[in-house]
Amino acid sequence: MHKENNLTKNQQIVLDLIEKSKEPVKAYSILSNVKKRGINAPPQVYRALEKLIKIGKIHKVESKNAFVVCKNTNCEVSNATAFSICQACEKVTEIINSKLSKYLKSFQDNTGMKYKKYNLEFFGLCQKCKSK
Amino acid sequence: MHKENNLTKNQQIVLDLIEKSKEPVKAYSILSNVKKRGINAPPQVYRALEKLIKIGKIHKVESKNAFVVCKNTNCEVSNATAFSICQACEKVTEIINSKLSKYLKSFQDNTGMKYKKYNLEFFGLCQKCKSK
DNA sequence: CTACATAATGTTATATTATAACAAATTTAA
DNA sequence: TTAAATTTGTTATAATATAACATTATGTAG
Ligand SMILES: [Zn+2]
Ligand SMILES: [Zn+2]
Ligand SMILES: [Zn+2]
Ligand SMILES: [Zn+2]
Repeated sequence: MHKENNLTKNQQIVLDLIEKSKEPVKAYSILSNVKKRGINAPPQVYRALEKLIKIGKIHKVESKNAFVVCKNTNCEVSNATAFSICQACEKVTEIINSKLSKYLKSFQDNTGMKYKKYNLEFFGLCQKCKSK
Repeated sequence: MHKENNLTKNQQIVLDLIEKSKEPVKAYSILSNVKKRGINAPPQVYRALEKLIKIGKIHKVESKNAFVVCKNTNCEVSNATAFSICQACEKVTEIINSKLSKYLKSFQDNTGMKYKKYNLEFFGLCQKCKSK
C-alpha cells in the first residue's frame, strides 16, 4: 500500500493490488483491475510480476497460476517458498517455519545436485472447511 | 509401453507416449504426437492426463506445465511428489527419498491444518551443467 | 431382447494464461 | 547533445486448458 523503493510505477500499481487482495490474484484479474490506473496490456502486468517475483515481494502459486504477496521477512529473494492450500475454499497461506526451511535448504539428493531454490505446496482442508 | 490394466485406449496411448519420453512432455506435444493414433482434440488428451494423474501413473510438473511418468513405486496415488529440476538443461527427475517424504507427510503447520498431499520442486544445476 | 438411463468419448468452440515482436519513450554515457 | 541502450507501451499471437454439446458405448429394468 505504501511506496516501496526502486519500483517503477507499474510495478508499484501491481504490487498494491496484490497486497490489497486477501487471496491469490491471477494476472488477468490484475490487468482488469489496474486498467483505470493506466496499465493496458498483459506484458505490462507480466513484466511487473516478473520483477516483483525476482525481488521476493510476491510469489507465484504454481498450482493456481496466481500471485500472492510474500509474508515472510526472510525470503527476500524468493528462493525458498512453501504454501498451504485448502482444497475446498482455495485459501492459500504462506508457511513460515524455520525448521522446514532449514530442512529443505540443506536437503541433498543422491545425485549430488545442489539446490538453489525450492517451492513446496501442501494441500488439505483448512480449519474452517474441515469442520463443515 | 506394455498394456496396463483398467486404462482406456486413449489413456494407454497417452501413457505410452509419456513413458517413451526422456523429458517432461507438454499436453499439446502429446496431442500432436498421438494424432496418428486417433486422438484429435485437446479434451481427449487432458481427460487422459487427469485420469493418469489421479491413479498416480504420471505427475504434472507444475512449474513447467509438463507431465512425467511416476518413477516411484510408492506414490501410487500421487499425493506426495518431489522433483529436482535443472535450471540450465531443464532436466527433471523425480526424487525418491523416504526420509524426505516421511518428513513432509508428517509436517504440521501452526494452523493445525492436516495435509493430504504435497508437491515439492527443487531447482538448481545438475552435475552435467554444473561442470560447464 | 428391447428401450431407456447413465456414462464415456468425440468434436467444436472458446476461455485462460503467457510471450513475441516491434514501436515509442526514457535513461545512460560518450 | 546525440547516439546507444534500456525500459515501457502496443499489437498480435502463441500456448495452455476447459465448456458445451453431439455421438457412441455401456449398463439396467421390464
Ligand atoms: Zn515469501
Ligand atoms: Zn478451506
Ligand atoms: Zn511418483
Ligand atoms: Zn542440467
